[in-house]
Amino acid sequence: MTPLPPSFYQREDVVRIARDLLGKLLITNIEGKITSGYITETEAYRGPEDKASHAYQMRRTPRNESMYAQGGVSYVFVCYGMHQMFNIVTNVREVPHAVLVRAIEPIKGLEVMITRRGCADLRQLTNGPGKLTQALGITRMYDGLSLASENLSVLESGRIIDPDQVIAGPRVGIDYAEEDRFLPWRFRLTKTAKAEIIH
DNA sequence: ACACAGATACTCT
DNA sequence: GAGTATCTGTGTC
Repeated sequence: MTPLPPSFYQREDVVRIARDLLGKLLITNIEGKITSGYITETEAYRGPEDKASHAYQMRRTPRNESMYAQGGVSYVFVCYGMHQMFNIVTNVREVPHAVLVRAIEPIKGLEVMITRRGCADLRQLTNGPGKLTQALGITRMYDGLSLASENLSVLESGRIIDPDQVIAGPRVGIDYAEEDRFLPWRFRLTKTAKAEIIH
């Protein structure tokens, strides 16, 4: 399995990319421990014109600087002082689009992930954005890294996702985004699709 | 964001 | 009816 090419990330349509990321394999090799899972839920954030985005109106701070990098690098930020959020930067340099990865189906390194999470319930292991980063060992330290690097990468899984296996809906936790909070930019695999993908 | 609780709704047996 | 899933509301760092 090979890392997704730059051309995948650098397309213009971040919403399309968010949908296309479903079924790809997110894998980390951190502290010598390999963990991975299939991406099952994402949200698109369309930078300058999206009120839910950290980069709304080209807002630029040390925290969100990575959003302005070229597509194919990570953007990791800390939420509520405790949760790490993992995003995939898209589009070209200086266009701050990104996709938040909200959930994965855990595959490799289950024991490691269970230890990191302090939770043995497989259902709850990586079913939220703060949970998957904890399970995979992703922290702010890994902000701004290429997604084809040793520690952190997104691989082509070969899984084909049919349109009828994808549920689109409004994004979560962005009530402050006024009219933009209704945009159907959240994508997740159906229960049956998740069950199939791990086989 | 997460954890938990309560309400509602859908599915499977 | 039991199990699962979604949503809402409260509380917490």
